[in-house]
Formats: sequence, C-alpha cells, structure tokens
Amino acid sequence: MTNEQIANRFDTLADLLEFDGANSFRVRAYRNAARTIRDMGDPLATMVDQNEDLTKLDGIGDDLAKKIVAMVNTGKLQQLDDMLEKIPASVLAILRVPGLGPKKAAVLYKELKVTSLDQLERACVAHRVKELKGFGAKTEETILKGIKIAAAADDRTYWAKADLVVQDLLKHLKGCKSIERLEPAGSYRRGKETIGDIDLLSVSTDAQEVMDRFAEFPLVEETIARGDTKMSVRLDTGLQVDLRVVPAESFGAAMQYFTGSKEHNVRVRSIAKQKGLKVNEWGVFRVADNGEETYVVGQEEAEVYAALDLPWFPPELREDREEFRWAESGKLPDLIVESDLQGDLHMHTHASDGSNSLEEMVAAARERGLKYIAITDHSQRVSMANGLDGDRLLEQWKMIDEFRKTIDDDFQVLKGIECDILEQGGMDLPDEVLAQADWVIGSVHYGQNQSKRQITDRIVGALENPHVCMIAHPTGRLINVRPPYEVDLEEVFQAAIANKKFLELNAASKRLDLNDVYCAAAKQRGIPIVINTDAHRTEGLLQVRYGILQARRGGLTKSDVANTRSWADMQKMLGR
DNA sequence: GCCGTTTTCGGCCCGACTGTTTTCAGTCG
Repeated sequence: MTNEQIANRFDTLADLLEFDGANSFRVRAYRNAARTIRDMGDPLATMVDQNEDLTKLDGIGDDLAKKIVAMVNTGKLQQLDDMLEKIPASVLAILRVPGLGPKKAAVLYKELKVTSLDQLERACVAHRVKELKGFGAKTEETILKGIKIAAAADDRTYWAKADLVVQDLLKHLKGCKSIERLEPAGSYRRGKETIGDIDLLSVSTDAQEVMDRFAEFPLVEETIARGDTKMSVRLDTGLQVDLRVVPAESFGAAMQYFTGSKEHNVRVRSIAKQKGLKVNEWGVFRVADNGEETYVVGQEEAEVYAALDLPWFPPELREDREEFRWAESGKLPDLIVESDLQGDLHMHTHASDGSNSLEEMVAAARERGLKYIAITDHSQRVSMANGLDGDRLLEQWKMIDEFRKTIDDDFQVLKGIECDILEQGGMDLPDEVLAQADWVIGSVHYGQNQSKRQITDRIVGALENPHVCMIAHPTGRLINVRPPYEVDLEEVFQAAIANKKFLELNAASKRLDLNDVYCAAAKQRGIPIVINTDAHRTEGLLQVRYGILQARRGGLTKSDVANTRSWADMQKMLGR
C-alpha cells in the first residue's frame, strides 16, 4: 500500500467523522496525519517492514501508528469500513458544495435522507430544504447553485492558467486610484502546481471603491460575498477570486495570513502564542495579562516573522513541512532562481513533433540568456511524433556539427536525443548510435499501464545503460489528466545514485514531475536534478518559470540543480 | 487523536461574512 493510498484513507475517514459530528480536533488529527504521510519521501510500508517507530513522525501517535501497521499488513482500515457501513460514501460529494459544511450536510442526510448530489438537487427543487430548521430560501438557492459547482470542481486550475487571470486582474484593479499596494497571495504566491482559488490583497483608504472596481472585472459571473474588507467573486470559468482590502499598517500581516498555507499559519500563530503574542491578518499584537492587546508590527511581512524570532520564509516553503526546523537551525535554503540556469537539455524541433527549426530554437535560447542547449527530438518508437531512426538522427547530428561552425562565441549546441525506453525494456536506438550523442535522455511514453515491477525495471535498466544521462519526467503524470505510472521511485533514486545519473524536473506546466515532495527526496539523497522545458516551440522555453517554482517548493538551491553549472562541469558529474 | 523545557489532562489559530436569527451558528480560508 502506497503512502498516497494510506493518506487518502485517513482523509476519507476524517471527512466521514466530521460529517458524523466527531470532535473537530480529532478530525484534524487524521487530516494532519494524512498530510504528513503524503509529504514523506520514504514509503511507510518499508518503515513498517523494518519495524521502525512510526510515532516519531509528526502527528502520528500510538493509535494512528497501529492503524497504519494494520493497513500495510492487511490493506484494511477497520474504522473506515465501520463508518462506511453507517454512512454511504456518496454523501461526501455533498460536502463539496460551497456553503455546505458537515453540520448542514448532516441535517440534510438525517432529515431528508439525502445521500447524493442528485437527491440534493431534487430536494431543493421541491423546496423541501428551506423548510428545515436553520435553512431558508437563500440557503436553498445557494445550494442549488453550488451543486453545479461541486459537480464541475474536479479539476484544479493550473498555475500557468491562474497566472494569466492574475495578471489581468492586477491590470484591471490598478485602474482604481485609491489603491496604494496590490499583491497576489494564496497558493498562487506559493507557486503550487495547481491552485483552488485566487487571493488578492490591497491597501487602500477606500475599500468600497476597490470592491466596485473588482466587481467590474469583465470575467466576474457572480458576487459570492461582499463586506467591509472582504469580497469574493466567481469568474465565468468557475474560478473563485477573493479580494481583501486592508490599511497600510496591516499589509504585511495580511500578506502573511492570506498567503498561507493554512498549516504554516497555524504553526506561526501557535509560536506567537507561546511568546505572549497574537497574530491575525491585522498585525502582531502583544497580549497583556488583563487581555488587553497592543499592536506591535504588521506593515511588512518580514516584520511579522521577525517579531516571532522567525526568518522571512520564501512563500514556496510555507507548507509546514521542513521550514520551521530549517529556521531553527539557521539552515533555510537559498532557493534557486531562474537566472541560475545555464542550460536547457530537453527540447524538440520540427525534425520530430516540434514547431521550430534548430536555428530558431538556438536563437530563442540565446535570447533567454542560456549558455547551452541540447536538441532532443523523439526516437523512432514515437512514430506519432515522427520520431527519428538512427539514420535520421545521425543526419541531424551532422547538421548540428555544421551549425556549430557558424557559432562565433562560446554558446554550445549539444547533440541529444529523447530516446524511448521500450515496453519490453531496453532503449529504442542501438548503443553504437547513442554512443555518438553528447546527451541522451531516457523516457517512458508507451506501456504506462504496466505493473510497478515492469515499469521500474525499464527505468532502472535505462539508468544502467552507460549512454543514458537522465530520465525525463520520471513519473509520467499529467496534472488533471492522468496519474503517475506505477513506479518504485525509491528504486529509481538508488539506481540514479549508483550510476551517477540525473533526474529531470520537467517544467511543462502540466507535467512538473518530479513534484515538490520528490524533488525534496531527491535532494536529500544527493541526486542532481535537471530542470528542462521540454519545449516544442520557441515560446515553450518560457515554461522554465513553472519548473523553477516547483523546484523552490522542493527546497532546491542552485547547487542541487545540475544545469546551473557549465556543460563541462555537468559532464564531470556524469563521470566523463 | 496528538502532544508536553509549565502540563499525561486539557488544550488544540483566528477572524470575516452570511443567513436565520433575536444573539449566534455555520462555513470558509
């Protein structure tokens, strides 16, 4: 059983317990445990096999440790099965309706026997919901609207897509004269690969003017809420945007609060409490014995952290994973930035499925300030993408040799190939061809539904091939499209170490694997990461920023990423 | 259900907004 599966069961159990009216802190304990497990680099199953003490993990006590051991050994979580006897799992869909929490959902279930979104819709249409105690006509209407949102809300928004909306929103709001400061916050600012909603924060002396302007944003479909300082809207895409207007002396505190994550903030506030301070979105306050509160700081985010003896945390690290431990030991990593990258070692041309020529890709890379690139078209197995056979590839490399003669500075164009790792194992091109390359990428494109053993053996086999330098997109997942293939990443990590090979962080906005957690795990094991764009056209090189965000979320520094070095130094790392 | 350099019991972050209510519970982030 994988960490993801164990975490999912705890989360489901938490949802059911909440629905059932359980103590909210108990519910939170299950959710905290699920998060810890999801964030771990090491498989729990291995820890159980080796009889390791699970209670040393954050948020795992005796009880949950026993439950994990039982799950690993039997595949069952008895308590979850018991709850599912009592409450059908379909009621959990009801909890996804905006405005419906566990209390109201429980009333609907108990009073009207509602167990699915369909039944809920029928109950609303028949006006049976507004008759319930604590419900009214407005609530019924909200639920009816919310059902459609819940049904459509399976996909989260790609960061790249949210970025376009954010930029438009900022431009639109800047038309409002009273705005002194305006910044995006939330998961967008933390650079998460997908975001749930957009959070904006502004300083203004006239909140109502800002909100009026906000309401005029052309994509606004409806206003969900509007008060003195806070307004929420839903765009026509279904995406929710929250806007908060605060006074200047609270901007830093509000940024801190609004950026989250929730878990990071819980930790911050509990640290404040131990120091006799209180942190909210309005500032840091000293709490006297008589309960009286005095404002300490709040204008700048760094001041808020400093008041708690904490360093300013880059937003990408604010997940309550390692950041507080790093801060305590003074080892907060100096995260990589885009300008640290010297090369891009994964891109396509019109020789296979790219849209631009070699010359155009080189020109674009130069414009991006890169020092070297590798041309890595697909190999023959990827026939759909017009993949290259040995002859065509050698032809292309001859062309690159010719092109190199025209370069009058130290820019380097490497002869590369994205070579498929075949379904039955082995590489898609003969060794004598690969041996002539500067840079060979091993990729899985076919047979993604194979067993864990098969997939893992294929990738490990590729890492053992002396010509292969790196494995591209090692988990194959496409965000919102398909899950990662079954691969034992720990084995892949060990093979990468043993063979001195690199693993890719593919910057394409729908890939971004390795993800943040796996980046951190690779770093911990000393495996160099290569951040590549996998560009299929010149504009594709711009995607590098998404990869940088993911790398930063994984805590990677300049030295953790191989292509921040010169090509000569990278070759040394490969033992050449 | 977790956790402990005050604690093995009694805490567990904090505030805005809405709707249905007459003073607040529920939801959300």
